[in-house]
Amino acid sequence: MREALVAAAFQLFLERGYEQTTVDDIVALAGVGRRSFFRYFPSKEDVVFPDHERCLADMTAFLAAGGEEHEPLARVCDAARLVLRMYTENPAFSVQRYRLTKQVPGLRAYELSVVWRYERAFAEYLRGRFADRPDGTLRADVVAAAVVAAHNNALRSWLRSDGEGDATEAVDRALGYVQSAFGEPAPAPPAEEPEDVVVVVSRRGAPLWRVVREIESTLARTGPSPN
Amino acid sequence: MREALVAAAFQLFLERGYEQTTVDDIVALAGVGRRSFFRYFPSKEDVVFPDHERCLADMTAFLAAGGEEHEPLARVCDAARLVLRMYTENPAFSVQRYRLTKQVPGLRAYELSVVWRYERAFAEYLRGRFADRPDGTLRADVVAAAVVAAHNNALRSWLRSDGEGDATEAVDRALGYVQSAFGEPAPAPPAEEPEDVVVVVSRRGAPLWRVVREIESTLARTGPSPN
DNA sequence: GGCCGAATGGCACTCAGTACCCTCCGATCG
DNA sequence: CGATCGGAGGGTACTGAGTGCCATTCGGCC
Repeated sequence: MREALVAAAFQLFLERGYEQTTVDDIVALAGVGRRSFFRYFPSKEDVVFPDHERCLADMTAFLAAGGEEHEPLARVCDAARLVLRMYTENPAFSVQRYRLTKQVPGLRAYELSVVWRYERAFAEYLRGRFADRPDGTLRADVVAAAVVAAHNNALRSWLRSDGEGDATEAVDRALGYVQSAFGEPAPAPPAEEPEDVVVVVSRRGAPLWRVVREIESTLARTGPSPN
Repeated sequence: MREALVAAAFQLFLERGYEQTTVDDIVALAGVGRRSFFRYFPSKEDVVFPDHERCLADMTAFLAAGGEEHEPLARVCDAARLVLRMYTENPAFSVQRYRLTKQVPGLRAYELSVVWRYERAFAEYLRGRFADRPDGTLRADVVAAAVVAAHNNALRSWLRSDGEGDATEAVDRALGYVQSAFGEPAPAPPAEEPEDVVVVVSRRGAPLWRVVREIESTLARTGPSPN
């Protein structure tokens, strides 16, 4: 029944457009009563995102299940990959929906509220894990936003290409950037054999970013970057 | 007229709640025709955010006006401070609105779409400035999201405290965190007199974050952190 | 005084969403 | 075997947001 309604809705949305399709049109095509539509979908927008509620529940469960042994940032990145999988499981549907939401302002607004709930789930989890750090809630909010932005950047680029190419790889790249910007990279690098020693000299009082840049260029001169 | 409508709307929203107030109630109290309401505000939600349209225009103008001489990240942070000023110019109004949006889901969704437009403006600007960097659009999107998240974190904490305390200082702290995470800090630190030299030794091949942590602890031992 | 254009008010309409009640159907129990 | 009960679906009427259209009014202008 849910699926019948979703199928009817998308058929009409694609041939007439979202706003030109009324709920009455959908239920007429699906051959069910108008009241039933609102039993399955609280609003007309919901029929466009039929799987996000379940995905959000899965994601919060995933985060709640993870113990202290996981790096917080890596755990959140894995949770984001869960969302990506929902999209890649059904590329054709995802691409259609993307085209729809891109051009209907009302759907874009609705999608924002969905994405916001994912971001809040990330932030809540990170707030818990960062409770002992200074500015824990700030870090949590910023990191959550960065992860969501990176994920969406890669996802949207994949959707724009009609589902061609490797979405997973693109998202990994994007999340890798976030991990390189914030703290420790995900799979705690298995302490490789130290091969060499590099000495970095910096003036005390210089800003940290300059020190880091110096290190990076020194490493680049003397050997492959460990990053 | 706009102000009369806003005043009437907020009076009713505060005494009955947002959803219990109809547009007819508002126009009756303001003594104007129902049709006029929708001439000034495209939707009922818009009356809650009467100044964002102007602020958004100011902000895009501010970003468009900035030349190459500004650090991109610092410029975006300054743009965010522009938004903050809109809130702090009218603390009582901002706090009332915050309480309203916090408990009305429809208003929260609308606020998200407003915030999203700010974030898009940031991202578009940064995409232009990062056009030559590798992964420029990714960096732009992630940095824009981080700036917005940091700004909102500080702003919301100020709003929760009923407008007590220094919002500017809190936002500066939050934006400072973002600037420390991404590239060069804003006001290029005026090359202070080097007083001392510190030598850091690290094994080559160790992950960069470990090197940085080593530097931080070394600096903490030998003198005040430059960060 | 007549004229014009912009701002406003009024009316009627569409459509999303809700409250309430009805029917149908299968299962369970006396 | 028949009565009952509960849940899924259907129907009707209502509220309220948002829109299109037209009448009115008011200010300046010729």
